[in-house]
Amino acid sequence: MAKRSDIKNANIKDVAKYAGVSIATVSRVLGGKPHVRNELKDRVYKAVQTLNYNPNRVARSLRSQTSSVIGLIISDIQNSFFNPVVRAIEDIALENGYAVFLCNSDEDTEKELLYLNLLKSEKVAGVILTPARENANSCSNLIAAGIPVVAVDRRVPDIEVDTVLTNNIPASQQLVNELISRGHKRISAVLSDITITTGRERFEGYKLALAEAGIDFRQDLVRSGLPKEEDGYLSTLDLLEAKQKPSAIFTGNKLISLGALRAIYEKKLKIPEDIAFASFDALDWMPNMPEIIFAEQPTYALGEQAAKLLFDRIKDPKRKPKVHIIPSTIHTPQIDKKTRIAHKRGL
Amino acid sequence: MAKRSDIKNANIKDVAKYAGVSIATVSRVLGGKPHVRNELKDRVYKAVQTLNYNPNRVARSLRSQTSSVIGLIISDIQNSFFNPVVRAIEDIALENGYAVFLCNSDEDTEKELLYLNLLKSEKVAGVILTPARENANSCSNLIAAGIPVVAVDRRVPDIEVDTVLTNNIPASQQLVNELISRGHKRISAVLSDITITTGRERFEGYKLALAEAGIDFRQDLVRSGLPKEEDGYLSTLDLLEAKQKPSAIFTGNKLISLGALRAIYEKKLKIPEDIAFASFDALDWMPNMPEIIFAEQPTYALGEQAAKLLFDRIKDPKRKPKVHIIPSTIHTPQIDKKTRIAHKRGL
DNA sequence: GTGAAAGCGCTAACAC
DNA sequence: GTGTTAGCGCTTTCAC
Repeated sequence: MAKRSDIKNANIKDVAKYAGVSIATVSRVLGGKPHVRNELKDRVYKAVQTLNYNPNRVARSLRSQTSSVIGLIISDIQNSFFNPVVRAIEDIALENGYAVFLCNSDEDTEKELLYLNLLKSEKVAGVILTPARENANSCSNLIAAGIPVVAVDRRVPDIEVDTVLTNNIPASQQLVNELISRGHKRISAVLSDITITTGRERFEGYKLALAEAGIDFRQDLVRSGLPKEEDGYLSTLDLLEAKQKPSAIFTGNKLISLGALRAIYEKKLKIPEDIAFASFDALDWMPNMPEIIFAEQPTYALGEQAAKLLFDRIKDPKRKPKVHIIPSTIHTPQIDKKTRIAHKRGL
Repeated sequence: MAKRSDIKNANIKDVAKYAGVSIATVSRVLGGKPHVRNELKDRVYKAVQTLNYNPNRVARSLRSQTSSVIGLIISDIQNSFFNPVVRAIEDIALENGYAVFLCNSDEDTEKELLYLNLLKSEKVAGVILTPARENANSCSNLIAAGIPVVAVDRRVPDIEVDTVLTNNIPASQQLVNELISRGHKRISAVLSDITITTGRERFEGYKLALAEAGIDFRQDLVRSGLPKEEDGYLSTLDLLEAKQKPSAIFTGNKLISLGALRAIYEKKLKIPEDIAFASFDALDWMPNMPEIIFAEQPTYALGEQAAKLLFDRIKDPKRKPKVHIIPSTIHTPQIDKKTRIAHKRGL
């Protein structure tokens, strides 16, 4: 009797037959619905066990029109900054019995759109994403279809959606202030494109800090590109080869920071003696690491909060969207006095 | 007419009605099946477009009993070593029109089993995983159910499955040989537990190198634990605080290497002057990085090959399982002669 | 408290 | 070539 079930997976019908009940009862028991006699419950559980029954979540989704899957679109899955974000979302999803579709938009709005449509086709219960570009509101389609969306790390333009961010503007401002307080005036910024919301906001923080310190903003000290290692490298190289080199560099993203460091190192410049360095995002620890100023984002908390907002919204779709800001921590290594004075004199 | 469809998503029935054909025709057109008049095709495409139709992949899966989703179980999603692996799998999956469930087993066999059952419930077309432990063959259940499985980075015990690995034993051997050729004899190994196949194989490579060089193997020079930063740190600290310190350390995994470096640094030891260091896995570049010997794994290729094997098997389930070995590259920085001679004398 | 039966949206076998 | 229809495995009325 159980032979066939051992090979081809048992379905609810097999379980019902084995337990001597109707499929409705099996469904009720497994769905945790009340009003089932304990005796029948036991028989169902036993049947489930002996037949090694695995409910078909696809069928359940189709019938109940509510899947237990969420989509996650990350703008660059190779950027380890996102690892704890993904991890957190995974954790919360599992707690709630949800599986996660992982999608990598690769900072490409077209790929983002492709994935959004795929997720819609898969009838996911919700989507968390780090929007690739601010000028492309690709998720309004989902929202119109009633699929909850949460933005994390970056904002979605025009429409109100649940959003989890760090305090990009103040944290950037504080980073640049740290450079200014060390006597720097020629401070470069290497950022991601301002069509990416983190790029735009961190640029704003940079400009605010300069303005408050009475330092003129100079466009020729600024470079922007994609938040990738190569772009950070090339931009920084370009800055360091200019006639008037900056005395300090502010970088707006983990990968950009890595690229910038590579350029600085190639030019045989020492941090902080030859050039000061402030990075938005912490870098993975390494021995002999130059002492750089950096903003450490609450990466796990960002993902955790995003997932919580999503599940809140799945439970209550009418809730008004919230924007959560979780502040970053600024780390400022000590700089010995000589270096600081030398800089003040030199500039 | 299209009003309702704009709000509640259009389904195949709506499209058929709008195009004035039967749902079978719509299905045929969208499924790329032959034998449909061009005129009807055009009408269907037009209806799809105006109704903003998104085929329901859940329904398709249920009906056709073949989903376009694969599962990916990673043993530690926070370990950036896996980032290119995941990226590659994502890329190949997308090329094939598949979505990817991302699961994080967290080196925990129970969580791995939970996810395997979840993936089975989701009726995925196949699973790629980095098995948590060699002593727990948790995926035989899936294979028995006819779901193709591919192992990547680590082996699955007992059963034959498609597997993609790097050349763990020879590469480890070569790393340790490099240490030996620099005059080291007291070489420690900090590895992941031997119940993890990479830990076991890299341990074997270590022992082979010692044996060939006629150096006695000593258990007290070996530490093992989970492939996590903290375990690498504690194990190394323990080694460095022993009465007889090692003159060189061989580490068996990216996170372990990071932890080991932290311990070495805390003890104010310099690489390679005070202690030599050979790491299985490359570390992310950083300025002033100590010059360490390391094996760089072909991470993207590992994922790519795993995905290709999986899709091959989905197409041809009868194919005999293959084991692909993709070799790692050994990087050996130059060591200046003085240091080398000093070591030879000192030991 | 339990069972019978409808139907989620789609594919595919079968008629014509 | 095209339409009609059964049914994938489940949840959920609706009877009893």
